[in-house]
Amino acid sequence: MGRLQTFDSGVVVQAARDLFWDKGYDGVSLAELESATGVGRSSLYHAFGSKRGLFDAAVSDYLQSVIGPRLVGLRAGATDASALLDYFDSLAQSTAALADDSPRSGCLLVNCAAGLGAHDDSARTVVEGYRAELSEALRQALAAVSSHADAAPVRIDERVRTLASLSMSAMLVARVNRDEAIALLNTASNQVRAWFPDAMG
Amino acid sequence: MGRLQTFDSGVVVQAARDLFWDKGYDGVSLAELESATGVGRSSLYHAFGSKRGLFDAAVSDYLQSVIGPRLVGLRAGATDASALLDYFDSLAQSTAALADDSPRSGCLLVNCAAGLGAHDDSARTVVEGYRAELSEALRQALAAVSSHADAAPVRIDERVRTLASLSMSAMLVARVNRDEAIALLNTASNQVRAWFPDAMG
DNA sequence: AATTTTGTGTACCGATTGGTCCAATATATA
DNA sequence: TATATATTGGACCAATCGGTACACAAAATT
Repeated sequence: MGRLQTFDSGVVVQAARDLFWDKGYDGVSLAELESATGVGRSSLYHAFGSKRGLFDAAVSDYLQSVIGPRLVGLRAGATDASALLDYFDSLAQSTAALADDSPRSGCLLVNCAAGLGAHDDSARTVVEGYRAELSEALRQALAAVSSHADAAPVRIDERVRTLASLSMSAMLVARVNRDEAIALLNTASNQVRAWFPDAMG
Repeated sequence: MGRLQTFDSGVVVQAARDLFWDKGYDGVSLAELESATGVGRSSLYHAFGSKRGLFDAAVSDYLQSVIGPRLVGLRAGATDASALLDYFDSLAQSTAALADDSPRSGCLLVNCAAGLGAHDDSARTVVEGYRAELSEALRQALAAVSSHADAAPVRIDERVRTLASLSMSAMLVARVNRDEAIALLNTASNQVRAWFPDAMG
């Protein structure tokens, strides 16, 4: 009963996501959202309630369709170091492939941490959740590789922090110096190779 | 000749710097700048030309009075690993000492990288300059300690990236999870200790 | 003391912000 | 086909944005 939506919510959220990714929450205006999505604000407010509601949907989509696929290889039965190498290599590859003016450089959540993170509790929770999730995935992969070697648990935590740190700072630096971002990701790969010299896939 | 300034430009710039540090460039309004500095916008515009002019002065002050003192210990004749340990320990200490709602959490330039960095060329230049400066200072300290040991130059670059990465990501994470930020900085210290087990000051 | 020069307070500007309202439109059900 | 329901476009809103104009206040110069 009633009129039907004339737009696909999924593609609208993706367009909004790329816009927020590029310019941050405050940097995107409703006028931009209207023109980028091709949907009037009346419909946007009807479907998402507020600018923030659309942003939350964008973040949710980001987690599911960008972050999720990247981490699945780390969590799923990683048996050797190749899972870790694949993670950093594919991240480096997609960073290298981005056009100079691509709106999708860096990481939406890393940008969010520096922006909303300080004062918006719900944004902080999301960002911290992402950090914890990334760390946990790296920890699982490291634990799987280290299990049949001798690595103390405390050593694994340090290694998790080192790799998570390289991953996050690469996303941060990507907006400022793409080559250095790639170098940071390669450093992570090299570190993994140094830890597991004979466990290559 | 003429009337004198009724305010100290230095303290005004510092107040503005802390505001930008806390909320980012776009997040700070002229009304806030007026009330935080106690100076009317007429005087602010007379002295700094524009909001951006005041921001640039704030960044310049940040580099000189916050970043500068931190890096001097790395550059000045570092002869053993204690220079590196002091850098990370003091950073961890001041991070730990911050009140939960302190406006000075994280790093103004890290926040800037995620915000203005993507589209503002001059901001990007400043942020990239800071990253290069931090890396160079770390490289000097590492080179000084490594000189009388055997470390290939390529290995030093990797170590620089690891430490710079931990430093930057700690500043990033500080806005979201202070304890984890401190843990990242401690990981850097532990890494330094692992590299130079018998070179402690 | 008169004048010149500089700094400051106030009122104001057009533009833009996120958000709302409502009439018009379109569809599913009866 | 009539009606109830849901979506849409566009006009509109108060609030705020960064910035400006100008009259007034204060100090240096003559």
